[in-house]
Amino acid sequence: MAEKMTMADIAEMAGVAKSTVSRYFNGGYVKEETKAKIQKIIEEYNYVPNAFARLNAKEMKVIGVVVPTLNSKITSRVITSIDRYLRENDYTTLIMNSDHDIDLELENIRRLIRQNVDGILISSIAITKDHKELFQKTKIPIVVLAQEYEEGVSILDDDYNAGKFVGEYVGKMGHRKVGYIGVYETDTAVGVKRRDGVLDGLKKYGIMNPLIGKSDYSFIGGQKVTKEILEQEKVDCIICATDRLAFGAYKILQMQGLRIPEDVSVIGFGGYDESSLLTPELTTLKFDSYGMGYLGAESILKMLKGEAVSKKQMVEYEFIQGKSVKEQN
Amino acid sequence: MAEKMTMADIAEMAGVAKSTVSRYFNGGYVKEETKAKIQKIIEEYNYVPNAFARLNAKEMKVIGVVVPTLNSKITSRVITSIDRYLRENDYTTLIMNSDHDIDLELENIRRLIRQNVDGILISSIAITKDHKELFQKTKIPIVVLAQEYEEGVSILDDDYNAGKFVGEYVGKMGHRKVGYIGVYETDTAVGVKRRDGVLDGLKKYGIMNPLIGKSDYSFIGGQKVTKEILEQEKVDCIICATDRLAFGAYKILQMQGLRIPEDVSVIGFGGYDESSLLTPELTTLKFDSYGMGYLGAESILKMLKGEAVSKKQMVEYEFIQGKSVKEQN
DNA sequence: CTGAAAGCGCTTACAG
DNA sequence: CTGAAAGCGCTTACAG
Repeated sequence: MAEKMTMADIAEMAGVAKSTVSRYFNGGYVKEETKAKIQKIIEEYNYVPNAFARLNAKEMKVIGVVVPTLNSKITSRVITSIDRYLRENDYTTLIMNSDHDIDLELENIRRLIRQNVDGILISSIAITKDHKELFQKTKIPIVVLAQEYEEGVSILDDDYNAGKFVGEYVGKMGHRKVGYIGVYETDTAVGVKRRDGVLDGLKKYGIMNPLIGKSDYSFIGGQKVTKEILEQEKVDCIICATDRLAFGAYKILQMQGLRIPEDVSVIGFGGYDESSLLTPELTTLKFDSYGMGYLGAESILKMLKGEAVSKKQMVEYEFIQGKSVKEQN
Repeated sequence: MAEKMTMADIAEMAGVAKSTVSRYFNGGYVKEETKAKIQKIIEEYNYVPNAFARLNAKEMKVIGVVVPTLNSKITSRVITSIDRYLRENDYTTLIMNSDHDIDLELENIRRLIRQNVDGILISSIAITKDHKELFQKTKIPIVVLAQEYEEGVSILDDDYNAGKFVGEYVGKMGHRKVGYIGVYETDTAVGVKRRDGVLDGLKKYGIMNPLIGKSDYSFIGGQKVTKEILEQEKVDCIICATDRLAFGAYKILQMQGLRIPEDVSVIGFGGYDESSLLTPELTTLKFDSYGMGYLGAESILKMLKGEAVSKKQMVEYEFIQGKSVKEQN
């Protein structure tokens, strides 16, 4: 019974009007004495207002988060961080999973807009014209995660500079024959920016023509391209656009009896937890997924308050030195 | 503009009352002709009703899902599966993360009850009296995942039999001195059932007094207990209640120069993706997390329809043979 | 500082 | 088969 109480019940028990109880929760004027009375009842009954009944409130105190999958380590970190930040600021996080379905993604956005959420954070594989059309039609603040959104606010991994860092590191360690396993160019962030960074970094050390392979994001893909590279040339280092691709490289190198890093160095991007479990531990560049979630949540709340927000915010990366790269000098 | 339409707007454009539009969405009587008119407008404007405005509806068409963390592979699988099943059945999934905080978990449950969701799925580390008290006070159907809930419906990993399988397997492979890294008994499923299964399985092969250590669920915890076990006795096998604990065991064994499985066998529970990346690949028992989510979602919907549901449903497990257990004979 | 009244976007008996 | 009215649990001007 205690669980189905409404604000009206609380008001009655406290001997005040329900508008006063409402004010109590929303920080309006309430005399200390009245506050105390209300608080007592609230606590006695463990009352929590129904956040979804604020149909005509200025603010719903709800932020929608659209994700392409629930089933990835990166997404898990990003939403954990968003949820934490939002909760601390008394907002409810409404997670909508699009399960890799672009139509569902668009519908999820529409739903959130209709539900009158205060803001939307969206992590997507690609921002299409349909997305932009929706975003332009609404007054609700939108923040795009991990993809560039020219017309609005986005939080980005610093793919180019991370790539460059890795390219330079590999060059500095004295490697000469390098293979690169990248992903397709439809993914601008990883397929283009990250690759360009790597190539420019290598160039600084005089490595002009690395072998370049392309793959999807899978473990199997990493294996396939590693095989192709090894058939073409005896490389002394394989750079992988993601750690998962590096896992594939490990598999093939070990199957072919090549030692890491004595025979071939391997380096990845991602900093997955798993990477430190490998033997030898994978050297990798870790992107700050928690930071991305945090910045996204912080930005949307700032926008709500009318504060200025940079249109393009870069998230830090961190070099994780494993034991998979050999000093060749 | 198109995005902020209400049912009243749709009704006006279609030349009907908003109650008719409502009936259209909820499957009430509407003449074919009227239906067609409404449908046309809906499609033209991509209208989606506000699911959270159904304040006095019999059904909200929302199921709450309370999870202890967003940041685990198992949880990711479970909620992916729940979300998929629910979406196919036109329900909205409302995910509430408790971030390993028991008070927040209780408050999340209270919130969901207050928000009048149709049902609640809860995955928790432990079902306390506080939980049961809340569950008993409400009429809302509750399904508990991965923990036994005597007073109601629960979906369970078959912890006892999985444990027994592993205990017998270890015995069958000829091990004599066994260490077991378990978790605390507050977690009845893993801390008690799984452990008891393991011990009974070992017993069948005459292994009566394994060294038993207890840990939290962390990588570090696994390392700590492994060290303790190795200091006490020279074991030939370490059984770990979760794969993560096994990762910790690997770390320590490798640091101490002990070879897996030549010197010490290791076996875990979980079947994480990472486990097959280890060297040697971890032998482990995999629980069907997708199955658990599916069964949970299916059960709650059945309960809503008044259909019978078994109070205790077991999810399958699968033996994943890696290379971390040696035949000692 | 507080209450009565109207309203948010929807659903539901109840007439017709 | 359809509409007018009341209501869900809240919030918000507006008086006082």
